[in-house]
Amino acid sequence: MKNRLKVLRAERDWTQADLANKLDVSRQTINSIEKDKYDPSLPLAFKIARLFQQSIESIFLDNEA
Amino acid sequence: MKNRLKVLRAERDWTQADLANKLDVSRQTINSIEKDKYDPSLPLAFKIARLFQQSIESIFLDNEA
DNA sequence: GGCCAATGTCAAGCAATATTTACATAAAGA
DNA sequence: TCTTTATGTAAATATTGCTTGACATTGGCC
Repeated sequence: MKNRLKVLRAERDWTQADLANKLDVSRQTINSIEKDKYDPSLPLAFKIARLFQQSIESIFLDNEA
Repeated sequence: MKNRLKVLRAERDWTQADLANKLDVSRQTINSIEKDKYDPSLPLAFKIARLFQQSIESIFLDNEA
């Protein structure tokens, strides 16, 4: 599932490590999500949406049919 | 994480099995989510939101601080 | 060139999620 | 009462999400 994390970070000049700290996850987790290795859990997706004050749908893009 | 699946089903007069079929998961998966045994994956949450034509945030309720 | 910060990637392992199969319970109708 | 339908629950297994630790690559700056 595509996502806009990299852009959202860039807008705020945050590194992957910065974002990881704010979300209480590892840097590798952020990297893996950005690189589309896997999707975050629903609770983490909510946490991300809350941090950026945007809807989940505006950050994670649903491709499915 | 609380959710409104039971109500959304009721509004449409769908059984857990009906919803499970529409989402291509087992009936027990629906039951477990409704009974708050665990949260769905993000892709499944998107699929549910798409089916009910509502945002994820309007179906799954974020309790966290 | 050499240094440093940021990012990318890999492997091993644990925890959470999702699956199947199966059985129990509750409610409604004949 | 018997049957049927919907829901609840449990155990075993597979898969995914996330971790730590380590190392490679990239780009900017001195």
